[in-house]
Amino acid sequence: MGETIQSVERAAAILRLLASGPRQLGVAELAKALGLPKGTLHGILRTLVRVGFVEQDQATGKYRLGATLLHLGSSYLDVNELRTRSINWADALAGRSRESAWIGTLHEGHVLVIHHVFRPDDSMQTLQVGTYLPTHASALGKVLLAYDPYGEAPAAPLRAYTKATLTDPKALEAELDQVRTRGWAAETEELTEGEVAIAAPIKDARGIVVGAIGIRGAVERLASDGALHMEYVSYVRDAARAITRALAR
Amino acid sequence: MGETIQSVERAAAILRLLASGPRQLGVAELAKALGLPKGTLHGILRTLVRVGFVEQDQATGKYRLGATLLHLGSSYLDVNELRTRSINWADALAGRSRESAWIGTLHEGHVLVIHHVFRPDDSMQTLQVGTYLPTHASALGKVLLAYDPYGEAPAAPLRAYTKATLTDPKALEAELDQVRTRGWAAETEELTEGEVAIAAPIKDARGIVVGAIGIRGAVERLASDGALHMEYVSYVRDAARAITRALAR
DNA sequence: ATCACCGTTCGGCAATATCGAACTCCTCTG
DNA sequence: CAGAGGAGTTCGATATTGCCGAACGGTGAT
Repeated sequence: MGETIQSVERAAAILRLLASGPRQLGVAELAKALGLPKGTLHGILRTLVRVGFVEQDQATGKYRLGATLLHLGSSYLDVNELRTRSINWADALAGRSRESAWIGTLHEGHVLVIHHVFRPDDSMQTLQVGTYLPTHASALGKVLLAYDPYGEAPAAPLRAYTKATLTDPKALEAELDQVRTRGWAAETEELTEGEVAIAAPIKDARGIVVGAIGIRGAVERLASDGALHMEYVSYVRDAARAITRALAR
Repeated sequence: MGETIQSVERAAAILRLLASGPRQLGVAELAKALGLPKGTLHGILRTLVRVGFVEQDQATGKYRLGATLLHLGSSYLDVNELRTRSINWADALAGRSRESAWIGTLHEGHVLVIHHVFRPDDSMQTLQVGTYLPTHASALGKVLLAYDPYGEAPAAPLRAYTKATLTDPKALEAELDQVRTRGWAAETEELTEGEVAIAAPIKDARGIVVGAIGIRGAVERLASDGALHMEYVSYVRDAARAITRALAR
């Protein structure tokens, strides 16, 4: 691939910086972070404000992400084929398992959540579409890593979210081997205390894994006697197979 | 405000075009739409692909929006103060009214949905965060128009979504007058047959309307005897006032 | 009152993005 | 089966374009 356009790449870097934290950033902060003159950044920011990708705080003059990006992001969901074709199955999975259902795909070393169905009869949950999950500490992530055609290992060191998080790369590799032989992944309290997740791979027409679907819920319900309840695993695998079939056509 | 950077503005125009429809677009199509040479567009597209804002279809070579935008969009939600401060109140409103709750803000002539709580005990709904509603045919939109500090009228002609949609600018202006005097807006089957909505304004510390909150549900429940049930109106107005108070601090 | 730092402006320089023609595939057609 | 047409891509000359750094005006803390 050839050259890229400098100013566009810089604009993207600004947006990623603004998205990386909840704080608003000023011109000077951005200039220091990117190693560019203030004047240069101001010109790009002025343009980003004009197109609505960035908003400027009237009081402080600092910059934050703009509303247009929210709309563009939701447009991405409309275009995304995996999501469009699997929404119905995720609903069915959530209904059958009575747990929240999730669909994710690998993106820049994280699991990007592209669909999320709330657990039935429990509406007070926050929506997670568009957020990242860690690959090494989520069932979706383990599936995506295990079947990743490029086989890129997650960046060490592996962060420990709970005491149960797999932080040893060798332990993770052994886990991924198991995922590959079983055809599904589990995660028990490795991301959040008290929560368990199960996931299985979704393949496209060529047989390549393009995403994963799974459920997540309280350990008391999904693994009450210390071991996973296998009927949930079959729910998840059924849903994954159904979506895979739908994508094959 | 001074000059803008050409290439960044063009990149934004490309993204908006790609978001405007579910179809993937080719270099030639974009070139015709924007009136630019193919080579120029290709350079910008190559950069947008590199930063993940755009993805290219392997088979056809056409372009579509990329996953990074989804993540940026969800980051916007974290930053947005109106949303952060009003999520709890929206949950409460949905719980009390037993209808779906919505929060929207004015953006480029549309109502941008920044929060959406599903109706309790009915999880099979699609999430609308990030989508646009028409200003003249939604309760949220009427509120936002009525209190818009710039007072920009919606672009004529007003599209008719149902037989009840207000398409006459004068009728809409009369409606907005009523909204201003009552302090809340209603919309009965003007957007979707069988659905009714109620909304009230949210003000910031300076007293300027920055958003609207409301509910939406079946006409049988919200207006069973032909007239709106006023207890729902008070639920909505209570929530709006509570958020306004929260923003004042 | 002073200072430090903020976002913003401005003009000269040259690096930079633009443009249009040429190229390679691919697909549809006669 | 040959050809035409259209797709996405490449490339190098051109001058337009955006970059830079210093200077400006405001704000808030010391």
